[in-house]
Amino acid sequence: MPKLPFSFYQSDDVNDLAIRLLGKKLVTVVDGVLTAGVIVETEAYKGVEDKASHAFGGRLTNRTQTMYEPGGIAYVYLCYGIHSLINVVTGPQFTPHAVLIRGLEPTHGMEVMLQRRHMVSFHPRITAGPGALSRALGIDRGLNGKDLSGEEIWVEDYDQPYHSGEIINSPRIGVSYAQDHALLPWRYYYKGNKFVSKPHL
DNA sequence: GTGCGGATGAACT
DNA sequence: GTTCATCCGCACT
Repeated sequence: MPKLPFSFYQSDDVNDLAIRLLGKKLVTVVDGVLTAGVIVETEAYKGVEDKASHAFGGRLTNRTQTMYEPGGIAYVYLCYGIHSLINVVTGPQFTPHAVLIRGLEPTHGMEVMLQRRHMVSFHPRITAGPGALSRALGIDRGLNGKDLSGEEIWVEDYDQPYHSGEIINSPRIGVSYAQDHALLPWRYYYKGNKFVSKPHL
């Protein structure tokens, strides 16, 4: 399937893009090995006006500058000193919107994913959760700022019947610090999918 | 230069 | 349900 075009990412409506990224395939080629999965859970982070966003209030630092680039690149950062989290940067330049990828259903490279996750047998937690899926796909901060239609990492269409799944929205995970924005229902996932990180919320 | 805390996950009880 | 690993980013001095 074709990689998503630059134009896909340019919409100013980050919540719409968070929904439209569900059912797309995220692919990496790291150390010459291809791994991929279907996106089943996302969260929208709405730039300068979103108290949960790293770019809230126009904050521009070495870390956040990636989000101010034109949509269509990866924003990867380290969380809790341990986990790499990957976002899809969206919107035009200087509009720091991003979509956090929180859940992935594996389609390619299961053996390598198992090795990277130090698992001996399959369990859905292999790619459920933003830190987990990044580790499984070999994503770290070395991919920060990379073009999402490049050769190391990209997003492409996927024609399987995921689109028939019902999409649930709910409050975002782990953003209790965001005061009156903590309960905004900007998390999206496929109802009942096993690779959603916290299905009960 | 210093100090605080986080868009988490795994291993516990 | 609770604990905690682990370290950089960020605000402030």
